[in-house]
Amino acid sequence: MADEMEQWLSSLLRLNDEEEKMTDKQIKIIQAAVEIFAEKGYSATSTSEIAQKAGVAEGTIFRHYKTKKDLLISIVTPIMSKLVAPFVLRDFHKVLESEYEHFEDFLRAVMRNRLEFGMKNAPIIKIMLHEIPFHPELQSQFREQIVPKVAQRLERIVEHFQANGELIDMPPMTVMRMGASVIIGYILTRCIINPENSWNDEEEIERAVQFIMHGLTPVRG
Amino acid sequence: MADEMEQWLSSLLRLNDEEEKMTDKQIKIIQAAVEIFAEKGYSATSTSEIAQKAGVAEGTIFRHYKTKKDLLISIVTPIMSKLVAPFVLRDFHKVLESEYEHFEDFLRAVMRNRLEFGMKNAPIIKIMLHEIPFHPELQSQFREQIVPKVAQRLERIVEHFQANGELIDMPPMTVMRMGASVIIGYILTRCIINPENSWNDEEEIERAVQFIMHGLTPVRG
Amino acid sequence: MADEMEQWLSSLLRLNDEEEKMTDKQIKIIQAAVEIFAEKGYSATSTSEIAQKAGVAEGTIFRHYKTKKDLLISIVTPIMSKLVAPFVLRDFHKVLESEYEHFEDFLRAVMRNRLEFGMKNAPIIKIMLHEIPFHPELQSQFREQIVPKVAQRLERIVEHFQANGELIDMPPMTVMRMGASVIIGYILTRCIINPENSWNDEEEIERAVQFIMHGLTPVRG
Amino acid sequence: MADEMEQWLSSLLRLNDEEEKMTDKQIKIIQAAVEIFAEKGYSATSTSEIAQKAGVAEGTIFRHYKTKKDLLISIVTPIMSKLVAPFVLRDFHKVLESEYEHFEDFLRAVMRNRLEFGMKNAPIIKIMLHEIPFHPELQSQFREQIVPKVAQRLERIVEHFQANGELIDMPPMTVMRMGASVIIGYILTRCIINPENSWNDEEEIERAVQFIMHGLTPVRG
DNA sequence: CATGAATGAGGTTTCATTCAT
DNA sequence: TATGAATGAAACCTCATTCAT
Repeated sequence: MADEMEQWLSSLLRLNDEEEKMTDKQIKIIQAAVEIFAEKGYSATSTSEIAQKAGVAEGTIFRHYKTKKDLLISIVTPIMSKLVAPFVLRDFHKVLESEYEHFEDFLRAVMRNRLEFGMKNAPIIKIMLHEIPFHPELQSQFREQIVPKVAQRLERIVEHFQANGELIDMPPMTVMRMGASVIIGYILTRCIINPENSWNDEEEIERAVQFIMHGLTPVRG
Repeated sequence: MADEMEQWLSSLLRLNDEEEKMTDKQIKIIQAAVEIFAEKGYSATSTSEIAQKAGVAEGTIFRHYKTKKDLLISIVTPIMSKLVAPFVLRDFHKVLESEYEHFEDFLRAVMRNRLEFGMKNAPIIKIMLHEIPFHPELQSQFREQIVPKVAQRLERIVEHFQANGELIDMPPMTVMRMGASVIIGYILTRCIINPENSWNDEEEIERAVQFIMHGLTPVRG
Repeated sequence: MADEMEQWLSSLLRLNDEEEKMTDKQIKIIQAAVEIFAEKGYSATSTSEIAQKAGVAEGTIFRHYKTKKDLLISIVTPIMSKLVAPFVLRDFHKVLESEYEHFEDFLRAVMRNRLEFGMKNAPIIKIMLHEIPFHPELQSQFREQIVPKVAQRLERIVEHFQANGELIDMPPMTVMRMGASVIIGYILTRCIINPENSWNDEEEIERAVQFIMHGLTPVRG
Repeated sequence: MADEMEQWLSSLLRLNDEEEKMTDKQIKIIQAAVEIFAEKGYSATSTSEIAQKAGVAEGTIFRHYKTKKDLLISIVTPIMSKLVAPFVLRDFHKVLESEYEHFEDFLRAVMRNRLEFGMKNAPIIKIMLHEIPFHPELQSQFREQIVPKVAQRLERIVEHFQANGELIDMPPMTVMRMGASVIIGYILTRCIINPENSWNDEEEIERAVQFIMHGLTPVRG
């Protein structure tokens, strides 16, 4: 179990598997940092605390990460990529056309997939959400590398289904924002704000999809 | 302008106007703290920085607020109350029945009102969102004082309009969550995430209301 | 009771009654200071604490005593005088000759008298003992004003009773030190170190006197 | 000389010699702290002053002692043990019976031994005397760990020599208190109150012993 | 590569003292 | 005279970072 976790973490933190392996201590450092950053916030976490929880000497942290902020960036940067990975596939366009006949199907697929991702990565996502606004490096990375790519892809999808007649005729940005609000609203509530609730995910996903499609007004015969 | 700001801030920070006035220096301290907390986060802000920006001696801060955390709480607590004030009016039920014939009207009113509130209080709301997860005092206040009151009120409204036949038959909690996602999603994007955009608020509100009512599917004749 | 205390305190703190009266607030300040200095030590006591306990504003303390150390000196100086007052009476010599036929009588009188004094002034004496070593002003006052006067008087008494044949032939300084050790040892134990014990003072005084006279060896027929 | 001092200090501060060595800096910190605490009192001493005199960074103090009070306790605790060590030997009873035929011999041995100890440790003893009353941790340690052990031992000795007929029949506690007053009175005067005097220790010890045995009354043929 | 003692800048907080009211 | 808000120096302590081992 712990092994699996380590493998997964280490895979998460490298963008492609060609890159150099993390040492055992590095993994422990990252695990400890993620846990404490998520609990207390980056600024309120001391490197000595991380070292202690990781079971390494304080100096060891700085052998692997030049500064404390470096450590943060090493944690947040990969999650940003993974967060939007499904929308950045090179052959995304084809996938879409072949795989999702209806917008509903696409919505369902996205919600399921990103919910699973959210549940696996809740602490790191929490860190990301809290720290992006306070660190220009992260902000610019987010605004310049992540947002445009995703926006572009989603815009095409929306336009595709608008041309289709399946989606309402409205600025794609607005359509995206409203759809995203519902999806993100659920995932954050589910994974970060209220994870201790007992959730029936399939049901909630279905309702969200129906809501996005038809709103809150009862469907008339 | 500055005067107006001071008046408004001082009114915001007292729950009822009978309470004693804040001194001039106190207001400056709060203003400075709000600004820097919003910019860098509570933990990354030093009291000396606040003192400098407020134009007071560092000791003066601690004459008015026993600790730095006290200062944070003095800022965040009142905003939580004001944030949900419209839902906690004693005669809310009547207001609802008499004022909003349709759910749409209610949505529009809420969005306009809370958007205005968000634009006035963006920095404090940003602070609140960032710090609630890290401060048990704030968390418990939020979960115990704020959430239940609002949830109760909204639940009644939803049930009212469900009985009415205007709203879909679905667990009120879920209905609320989805509606709230759209509204909050817009307000946060508008006021905090992307305030520098040029927004056509009336148009966006109208679209959001329509989305909440009918979803993204084109309305059929 | 409180009134009596005030009167007594105010009388203690003036060397002669011709001097100006203390105001009501001054008395409260001194009372509070004595209490807290005795409990926590001079350095560890803050003027704000004193002000609070005295029920006056912080500024008021500094209206009456230029500095915190001034306040300490105003408390300790008079007690030093009073502590040795019995040995500094102008007509002490006569008193001695007429009043105490035997050294024993003198010992008993001194012990009773200074014990009573110690019980009345325990907190101030404690302050004096703790602070004299750390404040040159107090030290010099003690070494120059107090010690020589008392030493001189006691020396004469010892010499008087040595001439008498009642006291052993030994350097008067040494005789004094040993006698004083026993008396002071009892009074400090009784009043400051272990006041909560139940003590039978008359008995202990008698034993101490007998010890000073005859030591610990059983008296032989 | 300095080396010897260091060795001795480091031996004093460990209760048993198996425990880990103090670092060079730690010793310097303790030495500096002892010196300044003795001169100005604990509360009036700043950690920066200690650091400066010790020739280390202020932070270094806090790497070795979590708080300033920790540093005090690390200084005072061992001296309390050493102070009473001679009375807490496991085979003390035998030692007594075999070594000291008469009470006088015991007195002389104790006075010599503890005087030597007092001269070596004057500053630390001064600190101990001043700080015990103000620090509950020290107080309880003293009252619970130190006092009872010594009292018990001394009581037995007194009873032993009372049974012997060498000592007067009086409550052992009182006998002890009076004897101790004389011994402690001398040692404190000699080592702390008036060390700059030129003292003839052997003579004074002899006189004190004679005083304790026979009091101040001339011995009659 | 790993360690952890050492650093010194900077953090929050306290405090004696001043001064306008 | 009495007040208490304001001060700023200095208190204790933490921290990210370095470097000799």
